[in-house]
Amino acid sequence: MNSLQTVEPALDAACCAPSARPVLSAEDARQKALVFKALADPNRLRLLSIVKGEASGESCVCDLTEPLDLGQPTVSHHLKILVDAGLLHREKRGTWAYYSLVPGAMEKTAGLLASL
Amino acid sequence: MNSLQTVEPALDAACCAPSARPVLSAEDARQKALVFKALADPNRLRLLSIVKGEASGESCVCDLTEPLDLGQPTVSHHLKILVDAGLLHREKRGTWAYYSLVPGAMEKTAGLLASL
DNA sequence: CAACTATATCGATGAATGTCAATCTGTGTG
DNA sequence: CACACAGATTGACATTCATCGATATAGTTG
Repeated sequence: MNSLQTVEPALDAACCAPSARPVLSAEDARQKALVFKALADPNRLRLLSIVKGEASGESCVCDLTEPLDLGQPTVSHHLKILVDAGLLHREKRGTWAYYSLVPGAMEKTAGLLASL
Repeated sequence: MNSLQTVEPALDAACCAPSARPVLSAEDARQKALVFKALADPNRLRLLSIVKGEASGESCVCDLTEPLDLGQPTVSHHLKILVDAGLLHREKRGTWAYYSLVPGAMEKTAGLLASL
């Protein structure tokens, strides 16, 4: 990080104006990136798609494992990531675990893009 | 493959209905995940934020390296990923390279979430 | 209580990724 | 032409991540 030259450009014009503007803070960026990280996997997108497409609004793991052609532990792992990201809600009823979209989560995520 | 069991549990129904629904295809998912992958890094979010906040609508690399406290090759690498994802536009003028938001790219990305 | 089933967790492994130092490629300037 | 500078590319390295097999946990059935 100390590889900056001490000599000034000495050119007639700087390449552009200084950015003395409120930029996304490192912490904000880290937080927002977590949500996009959760979306940055094809299988997780498909999981969301299946849950969203379910008429009842929820799906159990047994319904999510087959169409993705993934092992059950892997699907469980992806679901945990989506829950941690605040995109999915998990409710256990009896032996089964039901996953549903968190209301407004998608819209909120879309809003993150607009508020960068 | 074992969609139905020979023994019906005492519960009201099987864990859930079969998902005979048009689910996001593997290829579609892979494609959409690429954009979110580009957004899944805090420093890339900050780069977008800086470019977006620039009054002129564009920033050069020299303006992007310092606020992120990253080396120049690293910033260049991140910018390439954002360009490849269709989020940023690159234009070289003289010695400098100027990056600007691709018009409508953010809105289009937000739309991806709604159309899962 | 014992067997079974659905789901979660753990440990390992190979692949992808972020970062940097060094180098290469243009482009402007003496 | 020779040099300096902006930016891209390359290679290496450490970290993260997706996946799987094995196992643990919890609820259900007999």
